[in-house]
Amino acid sequence: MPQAGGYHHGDLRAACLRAARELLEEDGSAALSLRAVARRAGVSATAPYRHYADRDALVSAVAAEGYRELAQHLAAAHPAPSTPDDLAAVAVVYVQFALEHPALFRAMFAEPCDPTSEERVAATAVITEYVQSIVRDAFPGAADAAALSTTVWALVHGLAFLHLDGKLDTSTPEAVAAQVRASVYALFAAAPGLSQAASASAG
Amino acid sequence: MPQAGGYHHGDLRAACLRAARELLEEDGSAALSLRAVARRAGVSATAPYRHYADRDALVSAVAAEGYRELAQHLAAAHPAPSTPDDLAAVAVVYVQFALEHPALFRAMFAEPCDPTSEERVAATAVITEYVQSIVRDAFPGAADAAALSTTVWALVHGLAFLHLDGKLDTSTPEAVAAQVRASVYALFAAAPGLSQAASASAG
DNA sequence: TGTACATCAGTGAACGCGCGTTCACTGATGTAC
DNA sequence: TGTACATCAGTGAACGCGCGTTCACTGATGTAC
Repeated sequence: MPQAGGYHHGDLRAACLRAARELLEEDGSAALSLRAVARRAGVSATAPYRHYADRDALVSAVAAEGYRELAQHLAAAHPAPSTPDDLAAVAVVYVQFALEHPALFRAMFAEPCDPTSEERVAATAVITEYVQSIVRDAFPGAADAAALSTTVWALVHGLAFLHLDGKLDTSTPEAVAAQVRASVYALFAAAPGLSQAASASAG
Repeated sequence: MPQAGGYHHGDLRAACLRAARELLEEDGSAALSLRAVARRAGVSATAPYRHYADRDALVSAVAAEGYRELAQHLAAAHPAPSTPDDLAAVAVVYVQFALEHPALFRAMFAEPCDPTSEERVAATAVITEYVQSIVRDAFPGAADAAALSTTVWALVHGLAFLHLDGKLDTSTPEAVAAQVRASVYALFAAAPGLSQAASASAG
């Protein structure tokens, strides 16, 4: 039984993940390569194959970690948002996460990747459910909560990607946050039973 | 002076663009390579360098063509949308375009690419202005038309990418269209002066 | 009209690169007696 | 406790690949006289 720290290297599996994250953080437009990860982890090019079946498996693991981290950030912003301000704050965190970890965010979403990876699917489900729970709490009168959840997610996700891809003003974090808040309020004002709250809060 | 048809090959510049488009259409997850484009165009690996400075220049040209095509599709759906139904129809076309040309759409947006390419910038501006003109016509009472334009674009763009990346139900075109319409109506209902129209049209 | 010349689109060999993946191996760790 | 053995994480050489890009070239096209 390996003690904490593992056999030779000391948990190379985790070290690969860490190395991959470092590479993604350092070069926002990097395509993750197994060899680069091994190099960064200080290990031979083939060592990672002891822990990941192939390149895709590594990328999926990194993406799954990204989903978990994003979920933590969102939950930290507000565990159970129920007002326009709460929701806007969570949305701002979502977009900020994308801008602070562009390569990771792309790996999570844009990477054309094996969609059958259980780890990926499970991690995505966490995000989906979190968004749905927000919408259920914040829009209790919504006719179709599922469709509205998707609307909220798409709006915030679209803002994230348009900022990420340089189509919108990202000169200052404040400018980004202001646009995100304005967008969320525009949507929120339409929700049955909450338009008054939205108006009062936004005005 | 070259007559129409060019010198040897017959407008290799255009042939490269066509070849690139074909490759993108055939393999939705393809990374465009100069050599593959040359191969497809039936020409030596280095011939494209007579017409494109480097790989980035080709990709930018393809992306720009994609923007122009997208703009045409949107305009064809409705030259001057002014009702919720009009706007929803345009949004559906946007998302459909992404799903029908996934690799092209990624090249247009997700590709980490030289943002100083004049052709790209100009082509993006066309989209931006089209969206803004829609919003000005459809939300005449909006306090901040620019921010609202961004909201609309982000919502539709987010729907496109979430569908593209397999996070939403894309089993049938109807399912996709229904979600897009529902999202647009949710946003539209909040617009000053148009909520009645939206309710009447959606109900 | 015919010939000599200039242009320049496309060729093909070659470069060096990093990649994913295989394979037989080695050597440290853990285990059975 | 000590020794023989099994396990298996990590090694290093090697494979074949496609890539972007360079370079000197060739040969078809267009032009000047």
